[in-house]
Amino acid sequence: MFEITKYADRLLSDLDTVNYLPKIKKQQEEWIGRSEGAEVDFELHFVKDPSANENRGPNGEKARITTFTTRIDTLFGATYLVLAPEHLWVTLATDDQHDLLENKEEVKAYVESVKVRPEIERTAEGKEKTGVELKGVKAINPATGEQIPVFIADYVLPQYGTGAIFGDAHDVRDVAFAKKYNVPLKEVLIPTVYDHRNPPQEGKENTFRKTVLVIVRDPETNKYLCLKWKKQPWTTFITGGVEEGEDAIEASRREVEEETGYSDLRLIRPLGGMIESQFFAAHKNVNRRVHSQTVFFELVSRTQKERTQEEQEQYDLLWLTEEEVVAAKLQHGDFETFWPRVITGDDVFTGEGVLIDSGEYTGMKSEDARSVMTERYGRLVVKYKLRDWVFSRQRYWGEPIPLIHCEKDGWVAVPDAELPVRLPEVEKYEPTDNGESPLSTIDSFVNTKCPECGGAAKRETDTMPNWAGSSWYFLRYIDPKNDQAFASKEALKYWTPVDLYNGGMEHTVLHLLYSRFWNKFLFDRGHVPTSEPYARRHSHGLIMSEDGTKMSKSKGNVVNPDDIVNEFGADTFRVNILFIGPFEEAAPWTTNGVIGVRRFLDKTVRLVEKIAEVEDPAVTKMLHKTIVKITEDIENFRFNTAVAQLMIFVNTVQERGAITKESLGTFLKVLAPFAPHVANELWEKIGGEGFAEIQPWPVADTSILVEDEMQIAVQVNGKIRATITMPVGATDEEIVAKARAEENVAKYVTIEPKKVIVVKGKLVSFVV
RNA sequence: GGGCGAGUGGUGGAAUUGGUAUACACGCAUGCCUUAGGAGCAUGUGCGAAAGCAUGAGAGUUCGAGUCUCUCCUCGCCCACCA
Repeated sequence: MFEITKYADRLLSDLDTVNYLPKIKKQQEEWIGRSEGAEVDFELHFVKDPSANENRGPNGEKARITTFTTRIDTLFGATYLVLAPEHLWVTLATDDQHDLLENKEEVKAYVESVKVRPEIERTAEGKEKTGVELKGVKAINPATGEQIPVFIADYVLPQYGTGAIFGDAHDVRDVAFAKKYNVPLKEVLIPTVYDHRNPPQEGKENTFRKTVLVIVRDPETNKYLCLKWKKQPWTTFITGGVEEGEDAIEASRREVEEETGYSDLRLIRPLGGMIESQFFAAHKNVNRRVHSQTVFFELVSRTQKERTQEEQEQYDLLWLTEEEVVAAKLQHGDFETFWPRVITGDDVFTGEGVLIDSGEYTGMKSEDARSVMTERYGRLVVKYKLRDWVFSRQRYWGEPIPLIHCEKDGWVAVPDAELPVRLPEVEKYEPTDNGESPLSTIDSFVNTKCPECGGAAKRETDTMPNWAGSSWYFLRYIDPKNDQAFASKEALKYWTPVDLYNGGMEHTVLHLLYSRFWNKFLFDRGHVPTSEPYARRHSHGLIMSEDGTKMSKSKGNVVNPDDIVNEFGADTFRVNILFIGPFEEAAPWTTNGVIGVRRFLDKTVRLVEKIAEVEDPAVTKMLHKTIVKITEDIENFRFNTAVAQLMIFVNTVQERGAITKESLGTFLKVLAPFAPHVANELWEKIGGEGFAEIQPWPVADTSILVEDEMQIAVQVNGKIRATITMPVGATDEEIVAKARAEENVAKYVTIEPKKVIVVKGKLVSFVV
């Protein structure tokens, strides 16, 4: 096991010092998965065996379970505790020494059932949550002092946090579990809405009301009951205050009957918890803070009592469809919060809001509550998703781990002089049936002498994973023949860090992380000069199969490059891959373009027939333009447009009919990285020395590229009406005058324009 | 469920900071040269008769939007009961 978690902080913070693609950085960050949270202790209370309550720790503390949470602000709503089935406390409580549980056998059976299930199944999404209550023991909520039940459930993972959580009403998983096992839930957090259209005003009285907001749906028409106000320009749902001694459901029924006359309603359910809104109530001239409960009903019968005169004067009833409700922009500041609950039925609130029912913290914002409650009830801790690295493998294929086990001296490292430990020659290297390494059956390998005492000892037979070599092979490549060290200090200093590491996205998480860790370890021990192994990390897209799916041998939809190489040549294949699309994006393989690339290379080969003493200045100019473009494109991984530019150059030469030998040579140097065979073939033909690709990279003469004319687009009210050509030195006035003189422009600009915009060298825009 | 990315001609795709959308290539059409053509060369090719209209849909900002903002749709990749 490698303690990579000890490097978690550095692996995260050092990302600031390297140039990785943002998405690669993000993946590293997420894999390391730092989260700040709190550990909270829950004391246990033993019901079955009260004597256990007297067992105190060395400092007089009671038995307790430590939970991890990032939302300590919901602590007052912790109505149960859940431990991972593998939690140490559970293991102890179910062993033969203890008799604390009323349902020990049931618990043991559940723990067993979880063990035999593969992890893939356990973590599958949408899986029904399972668990068992630990009967005979209660936990004490440190905030409320209440006794709460304790469960074990497989949705709590043993390796994350402390392997124990408290369950509350503000986590979808907890709510799903609590509903299934009939654990009561308690809302302690509500969303808060600040009405920006009618914000609370300075100096007005602040008032508080509990209200209901009632949504009534007619199941036959799927329409919702709304009120269209007569004296105000708005439409609302039915709302009203909750009176003394009334609950939200009763208040809702009363309001609906009063305001609309409907009374035959079927309750669907209250939608989520309350919502706090703050606004200025103009009609009462007070600031309002409202806790509103949304309640959802279905209309059973359309029988309607007559509404009072007063009600009829205030508003008309209106039935609106879902689309119409959204379009009507109802006069509710919290519409965005409660309406999704109607539509999706998803009403567990997990966001940031205001605490309710939380003792002295009631009314506090959740963010603020977290820091003060952590101080009072818990300890601030940082957790990582990153786990330690299980490094040993039970197979033949891998570097042997150079350790020897001696009965007397324990684990002893193989002395440096005997390194490396080599794999023995074997006929069979398949895994054994008993799960042990295949090496364990080879006595000549296993049996050895203890380097300490010289007595009989056994070698470690596990081997290293493939990641071992891939984490640092590039360091050896620097100085492969060195027999004193894996590479000399000088060579390391010269070559590292690696300037650019390009690879597929499949290696951006594990391999990148492992090799960074490995390098940091070597750095700490003084073996490499830099803490980070790679200065820059880029990635390429995948070439997909023609049907757009990933190529795989098992699917048989692979394209064999050899076929293309045989038919069209290696250069064609190479250039085509670059030309197919942006380097970073996945693209389906297609042979459609191959012929085009082949034609381009054929034309390129024929360029030698066009060698002449003089060439058209257009060719010279295009050559230098090409050098600039290719140089930039390579720098930015835009190989597809680089290839396009190569084609443009060849087309230009063909069009103009002649090229000097010197220009062709220059072109071959920029062609060489893309089509090395063709480039070198021609390079030799024109008498070039050595290889084209090792010549100094050409430098463009930018003075040739300066234009003496400019093309200027002329817009009138944003529409292109003409293009004019002007000498580069032309003033704005000259350009505008020429533009206005254009027939097609004059047609639209008949009066003096309101505004004229001139963009240097690009366009003129008239606004009329 | 979360994260990231992408939607532009018949097709793959260009368009550096908001400034002439469709570069380059495939395909297609017509012609030339050919005994022949999966060769070569030339010309044309977003839609529309035209005014005009077009970058997944809809809104917004702007003199001007493929590019910026918001809402939504579709597809791809990665991660996923991480408290």
